Amino acid sequence: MTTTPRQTERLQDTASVVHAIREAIVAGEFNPGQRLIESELSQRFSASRGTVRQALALLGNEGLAVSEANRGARVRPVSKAEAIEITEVRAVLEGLCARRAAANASAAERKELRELGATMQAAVKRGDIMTYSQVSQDVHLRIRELSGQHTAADLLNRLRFRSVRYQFSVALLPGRPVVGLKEHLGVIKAVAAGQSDLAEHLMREHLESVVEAISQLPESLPALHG
Amino acid sequence: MTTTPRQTERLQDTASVVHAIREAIVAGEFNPGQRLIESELSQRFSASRGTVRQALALLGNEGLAVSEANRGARVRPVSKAEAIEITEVRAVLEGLCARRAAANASAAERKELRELGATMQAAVKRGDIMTYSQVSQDVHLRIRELSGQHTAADLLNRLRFRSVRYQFSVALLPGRPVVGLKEHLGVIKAVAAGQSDLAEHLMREHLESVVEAISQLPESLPALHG
DNA sequence: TACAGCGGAATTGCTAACGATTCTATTGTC
DNA sequence: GACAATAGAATCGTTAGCAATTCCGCTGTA
Repeated sequence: MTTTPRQTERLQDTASVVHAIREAIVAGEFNPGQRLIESELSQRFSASRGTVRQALALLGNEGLAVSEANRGARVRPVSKAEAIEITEVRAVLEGLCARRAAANASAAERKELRELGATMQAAVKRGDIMTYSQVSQDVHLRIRELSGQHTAADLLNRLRFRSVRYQFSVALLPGRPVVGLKEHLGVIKAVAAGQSDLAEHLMREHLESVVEAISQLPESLPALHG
Repeated sequence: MTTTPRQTERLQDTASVVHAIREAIVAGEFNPGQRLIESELSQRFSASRGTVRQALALLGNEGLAVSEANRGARVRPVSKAEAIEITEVRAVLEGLCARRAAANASAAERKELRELGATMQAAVKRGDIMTYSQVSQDVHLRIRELSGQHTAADLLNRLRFRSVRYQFSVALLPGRPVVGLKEHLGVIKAVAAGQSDLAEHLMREHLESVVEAISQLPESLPALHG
């Protein structure tokens, strides 16, 4: 009711509809637990109900929506406990990626990582949390890419959407950027130095510290819209 | 052409069709790279093309099929390199599960695990590889369940289908059951003793030894059918 | 013989429509 | 006034059908 039902441009294929609905969920335009009615989405995205239906099934598979038989689909609410589980999984998977990245990265790529570190450090120094948050995401992404572990990278890309809201809240916690920055710089240093064991260890520790931060969050997050 | 196109009982809902196609792929009834033609599957499973279409999309999402635009779906071939990647991911995820299982399991559950270990041991002793293979799968599954880490357990359940063929080939390698048994017993002992760190470590080592075994397999596996 | 051009068959992507199920608000009964 | 029964609206699950794209074998030319 509070969301703006602006008419989006015509999206023909299923993939586009999946993308559009996912973006809307991640952006908080559809709140957790909110019903996703096929006919409404069909109108909003100017696609047929069949296409929307298929898109919802895919999003269900991805963990962003749930659907009960004959009762339609809803935005899947992610509890704090589940956000912690997701972050624990990220810890071991990103640990694996950090290990591989440390082993694989070229000289140019190591340099690039160090530069991302410097950018983050500068952002925190001047209190620019949004830039810090963005660049730290980039660091994680880049390490995944450098790992060459496509299977792990793919799983991580999917998990990301489920926990974005908690990620965001953590980044806003007072004092968190300073702690996070320190951890990130440690990871970068180890990866850039080719220290596989250390890189994995520090990446795991970093995400376990995020687990700690999440567990200090309130049980339910504030709605982004409405 | 060589596969038996027997008429299966009517499958109404999408989930059943997904299950049926998945089983057929895993059983090797559809070979890697083979085209999955919507109309054929529609006939075979007595479901509408729309339902089959949705099922194929879900299987694509799961990594068992690939589909190119306007060119339909095919059984996704899994290279040896990818099987290794999958097993590396399993190593860290199952390591996490073993850690949690060691921390969580009740007395009855610890006993149950030890009994599974004894069953495995007896099977290997009498050279019953099929039973050993089955029970060892059960051990992995049970540890996942005991972990309480639903997110990791879910990802592992999905990954399983992608690498079954390689898993199977590894189990048939000469001398492999003896090695695998030893590793499994070690994991069980650590989990049953509540030694989290050790349980995770041994589970990772176990699956890294599977990685080694896979890398000694020939590049392409023999077809199971036709 | 090798190969580009072409036309029909096969197959996919999408949409509209129908029947089945679930939800909701009203009515009737105790 | 509380609560079960019921009718109508809303929504879902499935199927059939049409347009667009790709595949495949044929023909003609160098």
